[in-house]
Amino acid sequence: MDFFTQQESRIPTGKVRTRFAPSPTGYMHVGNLRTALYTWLIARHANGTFLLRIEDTDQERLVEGATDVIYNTLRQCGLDHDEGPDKPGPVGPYIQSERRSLYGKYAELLIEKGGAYRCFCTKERLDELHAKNPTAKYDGRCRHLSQQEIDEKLAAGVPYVVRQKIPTEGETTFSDVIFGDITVPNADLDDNILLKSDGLPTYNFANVVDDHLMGITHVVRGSEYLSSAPKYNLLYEAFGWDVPTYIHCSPVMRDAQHKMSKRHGDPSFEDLIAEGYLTEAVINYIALLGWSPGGEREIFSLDELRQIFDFHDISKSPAVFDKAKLTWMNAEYIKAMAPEAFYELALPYLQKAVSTPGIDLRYLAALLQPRCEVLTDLAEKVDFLDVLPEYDPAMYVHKKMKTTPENSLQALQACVPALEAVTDWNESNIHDALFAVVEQLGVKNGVVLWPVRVAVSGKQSTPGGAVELCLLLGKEETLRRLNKGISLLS
RNA sequence: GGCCCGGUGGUCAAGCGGUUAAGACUCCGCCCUUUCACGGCGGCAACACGGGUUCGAGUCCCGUCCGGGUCACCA
Repeated sequence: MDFFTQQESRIPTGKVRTRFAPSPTGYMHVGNLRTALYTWLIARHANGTFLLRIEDTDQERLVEGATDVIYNTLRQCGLDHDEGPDKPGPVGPYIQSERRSLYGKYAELLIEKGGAYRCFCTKERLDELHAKNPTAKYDGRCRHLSQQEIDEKLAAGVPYVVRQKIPTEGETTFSDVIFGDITVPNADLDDNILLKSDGLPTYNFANVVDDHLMGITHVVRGSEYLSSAPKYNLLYEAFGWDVPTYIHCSPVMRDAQHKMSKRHGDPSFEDLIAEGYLTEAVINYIALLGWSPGGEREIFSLDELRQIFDFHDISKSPAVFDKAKLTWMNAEYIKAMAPEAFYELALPYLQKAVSTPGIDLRYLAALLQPRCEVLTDLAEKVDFLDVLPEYDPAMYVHKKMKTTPENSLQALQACVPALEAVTDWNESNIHDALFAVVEQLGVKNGVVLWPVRVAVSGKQSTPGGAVELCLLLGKEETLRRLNKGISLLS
């Protein structure tokens, strides 16, 4: 068995196989993660195989620790892979730099089959050509070198690249699930470099070889590769291989004309997590960015997505990432959590924000849960617990509550003895004491409760009403703050 | 500039020749509530434009405009 038939014999058949093939940049783009999600969903929906391949053929862009970010993100999101650098499978290795010798052999094979040729042009000559006309194709100088010329250069050790030999006539049609059939004249295509002079493949070539050798049935990638897709077909054709199903996805945008980009300060996945978004919410949100199952439901767990996902419903047009909607969805996830789970999630944030001993954080968390959109906005909501902020006495005036500085003062003055008399400081006793004051004064509830809330928190918006806040602060601190309010109003 | 792709409210997004053109987010109003929030109810707001085809077009065709992608020994 020769080398090539040996390689071919390893290719699994019969099942859906997809791959996520990121190049290690050190962070996970939202768009990238969405591609990973869709790719995973396609495989899992069909009970197929999902594999991870690292595309690190650009030696100048290697980033230390970058592959860890990929592993960690996928794991965190629940996008498990069956094969990958860390999970040996039948078609490894799964890191392109370790597949180096493979590409060289396939490049040779392609030359033999007439689909490629060696190009000895120097980088300098190419640069010159490019400077003269930046959008011109390669001029084809090495395309028709005689065998003798080639042998001489080879013998002399002249460095070379391998270029794809595009037919000069005719046209090529390729099919994409999302975009349909696209036909282009071959004359518009360039003889692109397949194998660089360092022996490593370019993205175009590595992709075709790897996807074939790894038995990939559905290729999911960004629409920026759409225009190079016809060249892929030509490559598959030249090799005599079956063309996989293409699924090109439009980009995730920051606004109508810009892609999301780290450079412009747009958040990566890990940034969003650091901002207090839940992994599940982010996954749910990006699944719906450019894909819709139809119907009115919007909240889906990963497993539910897996069941209903159909890649035919991926949209052609780009989608703008809307943080406001993500925030809403995040709040939905928070509200749906078991109280205990939310408590544990919120605890680190609360511990950092509240240092006063004796505050019942479990109780606090329960008050906060329906009011929290993003974990990081917890701190600002509870900052009044440690220290009563300076506040404007005008805050006591609330037109709907019908409060004035005068009746507020009166209310606070009545509340102090009433609360002082409470011996067992619990929710129901505090409630009763406060409502006794309401009755005693013969006013609306708000006329007493609003001033208490302000006095005790210094804020208009708080994680609970007067009763809850008093309970949280404890009797002593409550009375201290009430008296402070009284002196402020006097 | 050449080639390719796209274009339904501010955003996401149903729609697949006949609908009062769904729904969600945002925003606004009302109700509930001790405030805010939650929840409930209601509202504002869209088929880029022009020609065809058709009894009938957001849906099909052509053109225009606008936007994006791509034209590297980057992926």
